[in-house]
Amino acid sequence: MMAQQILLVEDDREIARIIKDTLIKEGYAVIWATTGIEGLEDFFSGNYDLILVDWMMPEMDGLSMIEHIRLQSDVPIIMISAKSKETDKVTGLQDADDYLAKPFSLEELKARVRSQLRRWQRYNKVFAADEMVSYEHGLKIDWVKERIYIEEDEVNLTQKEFALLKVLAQNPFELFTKEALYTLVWHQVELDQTHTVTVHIKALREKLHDPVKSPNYIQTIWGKGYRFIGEQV
Amino acid sequence: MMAQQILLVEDDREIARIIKDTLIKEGYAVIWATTGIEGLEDFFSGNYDLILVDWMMPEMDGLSMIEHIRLQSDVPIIMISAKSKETDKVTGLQDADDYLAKPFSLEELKARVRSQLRRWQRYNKVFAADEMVSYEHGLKIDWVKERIYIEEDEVNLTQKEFALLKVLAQNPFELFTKEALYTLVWHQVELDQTHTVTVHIKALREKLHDPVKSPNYIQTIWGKGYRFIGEQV
DNA sequence: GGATAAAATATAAAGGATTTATAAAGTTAC
DNA sequence: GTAACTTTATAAATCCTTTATATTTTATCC
Repeated sequence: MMAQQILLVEDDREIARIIKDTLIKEGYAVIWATTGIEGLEDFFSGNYDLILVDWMMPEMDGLSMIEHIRLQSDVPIIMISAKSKETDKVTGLQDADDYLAKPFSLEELKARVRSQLRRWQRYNKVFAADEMVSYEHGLKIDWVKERIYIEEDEVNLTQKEFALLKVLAQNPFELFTKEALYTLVWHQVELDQTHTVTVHIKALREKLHDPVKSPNYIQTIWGKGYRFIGEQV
Repeated sequence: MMAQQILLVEDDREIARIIKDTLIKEGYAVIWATTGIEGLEDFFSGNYDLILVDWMMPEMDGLSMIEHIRLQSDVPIIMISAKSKETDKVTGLQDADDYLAKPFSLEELKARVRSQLRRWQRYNKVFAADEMVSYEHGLKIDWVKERIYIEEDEVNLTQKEFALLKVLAQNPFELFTKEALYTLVWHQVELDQTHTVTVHIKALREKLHDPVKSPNYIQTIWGKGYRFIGEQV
């Protein structure tokens, strides 16, 4: 397995050395830049899994650097700063994913790096492999194989039905208007295709044995849209 | 993976189509409103992660629309405008989170949308981490999922009921006249719609099992209005 | 302070408008 | 030709508003 690459942007030589040593011992590949400008150049010419950046630096501070990166990448960024006020934390977290106030322990550093890398991996994977999700009242969904079961019996969904269920079930409890569902499932700009959605919802409910009145899975929010309310087991 | 919903408020059909098309291809659900009024209605009856709004529009311009929204939500708002003067930008950024001067490239549009959505996710992670608010006497409100519980049992509120409760409960102990409630919930200025408010208050009280005489949640201030008096647990 | 009138709110019920569910007939694509 | 999808038409459900009436509170007068 390729070592994960970390870009460290820190002007203080001493601190940089400590961080670098720590992370290398953890098995990461660490590249060190001393200014924001240099960090940007390194970032765009390399392939990094995580960025550690100091807030206060000469030339270009960490915040501006992050803004630039964020226009083009969602790579995890951890901001390091001597500022520890709550308001600073909020500002820092605008574009960064995590915030580390100086002084910090090396254990905390390692933990946060690990956590962000894990999140990044999860984010990059479309679905977790062999992920079978079970819900109350007998529904099971295998997202990888795209198979649906009700009480152990497989139900065959059509393309649209599956796509609908996917949007809904992967965003549980989130309300979707019919228009939103249409653009998400059909990927088209059409007005007033809401009837199509309604009809597919009905078909889906039927196949899931989901009663309209007291639903286990797809709930109608009157005047607004639909949402998935299945609780995972 | 997370399906994100964007509300586009733009009166120009052509521009709207291009923007909508671009964002749908990026995988967002895009709902198009042609006026500020329509946009407001859509916003308050839907569940949006971002709003793109044109400054200049008939009926209600983008600025006024934003002001209304900001009374009740921190959703990211990007203002689109033909005005490119620095002072306009400052005005536009008063309540909006970002400003896009026409003409803009679609790449820039996508980048700014991405950036704002990321900020929003982060914000929600930090501030809305524990989303369930509990009050004395058994009321629990999940503002994110928009679910209400009384003693563990979910109660289904209608749109107006929920909107009313939201205004009241998110401003505890603040007195609202019926007229104020009407404009906040109905987004219209009508005279003498106070009866409508009264009736909805009654329905809400019933669903919350809140006695009129010795209320736990909604108190009548005779001759003045209503206020929410629930104490958080 | 108590009775009474006036004002405001609470309650109940009906009507209408809107939205969704359902059924069935077309249309498209393989 | 069949299955999936879309469109259309109709039925059913839900919510909002309005209206009417009852009740409660406040104000006023004696």
